[in-house]
Amino acid sequence: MTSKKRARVPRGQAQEKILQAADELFYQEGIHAVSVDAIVERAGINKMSVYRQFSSKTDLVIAYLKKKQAAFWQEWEESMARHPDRPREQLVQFFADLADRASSQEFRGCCFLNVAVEFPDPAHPVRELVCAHQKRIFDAFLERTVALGADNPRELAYTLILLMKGTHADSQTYGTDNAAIQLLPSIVEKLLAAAVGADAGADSK
Amino acid sequence: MTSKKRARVPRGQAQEKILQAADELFYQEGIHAVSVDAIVERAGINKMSVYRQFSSKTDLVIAYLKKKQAAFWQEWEESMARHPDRPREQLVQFFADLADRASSQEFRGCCFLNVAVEFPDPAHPVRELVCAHQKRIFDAFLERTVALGADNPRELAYTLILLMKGTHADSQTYGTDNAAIQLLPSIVEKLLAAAVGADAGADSK
DNA sequence: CAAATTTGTTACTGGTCGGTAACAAACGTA
DNA sequence: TACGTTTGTTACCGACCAGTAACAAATTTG
Repeated sequence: MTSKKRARVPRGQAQEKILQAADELFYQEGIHAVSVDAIVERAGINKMSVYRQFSSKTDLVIAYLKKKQAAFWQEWEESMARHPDRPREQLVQFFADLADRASSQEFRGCCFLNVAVEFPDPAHPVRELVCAHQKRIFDAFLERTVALGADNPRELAYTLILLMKGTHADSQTYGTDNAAIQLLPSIVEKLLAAAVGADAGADSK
Repeated sequence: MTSKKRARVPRGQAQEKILQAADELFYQEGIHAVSVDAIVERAGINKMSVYRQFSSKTDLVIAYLKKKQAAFWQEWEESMARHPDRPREQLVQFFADLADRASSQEFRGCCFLNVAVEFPDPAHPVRELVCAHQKRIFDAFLERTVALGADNPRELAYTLILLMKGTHADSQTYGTDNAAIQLLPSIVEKLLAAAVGADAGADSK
């Protein structure tokens, strides 16, 4: 029935379609579990078109991660933009948005962590990209906790990152029972409130 | 040199050796990345001995997870046993021990989360085992936060779980730079201090 | 020692995967 | 129209993988 002969994808649209298919499949199924052929089928293009644009599957994975990286920073900026120059509201907003996303049925956690799990070799290029991304995230959090005026901005930033990653992980290991995730904004709110202007000399034993 | 002919493993020791090799390889490299042949080689036994004791690779994965499950509860009990009937010290101790383990070079995060990442199908038996385990962990935390007398034991238990999972995840996405992990006990200490006897009516807006 | 059980060895199957070669068809450009 | 470029098609390669069959050797049990 499906006469899929010679229905050619014009110009440079192949790359876009490949990346879209790779995004969906890699994120939902994992890297090792998704073959290049599966991506080819989903993208509705040809296998050779993949290897004409990407030198290898690893290359495609890296392109996928870069796309996800851009998506993350867009989400970050959107959360920030809703409360300009209000670090506290910005951070709470980010976690509220995260809780919403994590409640979705398609949510499969943090794609960077997932990739790191599948590529244990620290020297692997994919792994290096993930590490660099994590460092940038820490810096972004730190910049906000400094702006917030936290007593210990580094510790607070690290705590927030743990909560974020914990949420990513939790959404995968639990099934449909994700009711607890909605506690997240409240948790962050209390944490931020306690982190500024409180016991400033708690560091010294 | 290695004349490895006819060096037979006696009695029921095969199972033990297989599980030991599977533990090391599955945890370090991941499930999909480790072939049955690799386990066979590492265990120094024969491939047929694997399939005589485990009906399939999935069966072996489940046995691996059950072993890890037992190991987790042993670590949990050990942390608890150091401060009997002192929930606060017990929880801090657990996170201090976690921080130590997570600082190790061989640490590769939470094996349950790692497996969940590699098996996205929620109906997969491996996945169900992971979910059941997570629920039991939550109950264990909850029991301790109740004993602690926390104002909101469920929220506190959930926060602690996020911190634990976040630590698991963080240790994988960062490289050797895991200095921040040592902040964990201090973070938990402050969290516990703030969670008991504080603003009890904070829930109502 | 003899029989039964357990393990090791070798060889194999059917399948999947990443990647490539060669050629045909469609498109853009002139 | 004619040419170069890009895509699709088919077929294939070598490697790897999960799992099995048949037989030989070692160990236990009697």
